[in-house]
Amino acid sequence: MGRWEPNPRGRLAKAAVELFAAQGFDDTTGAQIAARAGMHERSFFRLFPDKREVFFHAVEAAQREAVAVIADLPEDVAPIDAVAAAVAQRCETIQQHTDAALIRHELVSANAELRERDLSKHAELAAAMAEALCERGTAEPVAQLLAHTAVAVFRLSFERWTADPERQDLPAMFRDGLGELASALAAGRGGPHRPKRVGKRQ
Amino acid sequence: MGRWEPNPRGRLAKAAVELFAAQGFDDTTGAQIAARAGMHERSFFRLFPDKREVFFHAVEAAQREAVAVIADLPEDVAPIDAVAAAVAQRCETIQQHTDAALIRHELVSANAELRERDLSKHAELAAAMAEALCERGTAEPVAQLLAHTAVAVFRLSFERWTADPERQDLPAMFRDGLGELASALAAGRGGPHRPKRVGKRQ
DNA sequence: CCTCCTGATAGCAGCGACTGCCATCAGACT
DNA sequence: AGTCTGATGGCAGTCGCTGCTATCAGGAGG
Repeated sequence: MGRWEPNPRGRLAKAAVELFAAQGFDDTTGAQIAARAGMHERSFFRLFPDKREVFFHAVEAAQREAVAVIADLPEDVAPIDAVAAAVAQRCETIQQHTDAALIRHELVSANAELRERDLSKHAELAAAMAEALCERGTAEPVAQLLAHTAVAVFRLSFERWTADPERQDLPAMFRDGLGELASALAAGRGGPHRPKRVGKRQ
Repeated sequence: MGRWEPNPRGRLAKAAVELFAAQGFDDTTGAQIAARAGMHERSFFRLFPDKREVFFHAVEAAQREAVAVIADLPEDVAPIDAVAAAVAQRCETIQQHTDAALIRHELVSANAELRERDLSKHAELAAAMAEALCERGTAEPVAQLLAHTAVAVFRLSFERWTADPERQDLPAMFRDGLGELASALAAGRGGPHRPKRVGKRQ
């Protein structure tokens, strides 16, 4: 029984998150996850490259969504507005599943391995969005810059949002963060409208 | 012999990087590193929490340096200029040791575990710089925003610099990146000088 | 209905990362 | 010399993860 049942990866991911939430990441073994999903440990490591990865199973779809948002936007939308739209939509999705987001956040911040993988996943998301920007005609350096910056702003907004998710609006916090960042950047040496090259030393 | 010799962490770090460069990260065992530094595997894992960490032994000092740069700057320097100065100095240091930087870069980009730890270390650097900014009176959200953004710009600049380190100037690339980013951010909805709150949805 | 073929799974064996435990040892201190 | 303390060697064991092989479910063909 249990063998050949559909969606093995999904079952494993569900079992894993449940176990992680119940007894922590470290105290959950690969064999336990597999057993709860009705399969052998060996199959678990065939379906997922490592124990951390199963925790982030859902982000694959989220990343595809973000890329799709950028790709579907009209060509005349500025690159910064395109990434902002993609990330803002992710913000809304997260806010619609506040409970799940909080559980995941608690697990991630409690475990160094998950925190590292979380960083890595966000870097991957940024790279994917940058590529999507490039296909809309944005120059590669600017695309990377904007994508990674947007993700950084998102992470900080998310972190602060989790402190009080009920009374704060995540998409708004993200957009405000982008605005604040733009202001703070423009406040550099000589204020806004300075020439592109700012180098002084050397 | 070998026991009680000075600077055991430094010796381990040196031995580790040499072995990693010679035979790769995965094919180097903890026992080999320890043996080359003249000690037991058990001592290696007592001095470093894991095999990845020994590779980043040098960044501790680099991080302290960056924090010191920010702390030592006059109070009237804008926050963005303070982080920029810290990161720019790190750029110069790296450029003065181009060969070592390239070896390290090759190892990091060849191995997923090192890549993850590298991301993690840069996040730590950003957090440390943000804290240094806060102690200079910068508001925490802005400090975090600027620090993480600066680090992101640095990483992208570094990545592109490694493609041709001889004919490019890393500090200049970083500063240009910051400038490009500021322009691209300001190019959003309605151009520069737009009100701080940009929220639309909801 | 039986057979073959293919891809997924079970199950075992084994390596390496990492940890807890305890005996041991160098050097400082008295 | 005696003691005390912190660092080290060394053993045993768990767990993440992998290669290999036998086995199994289901589809294609007879």
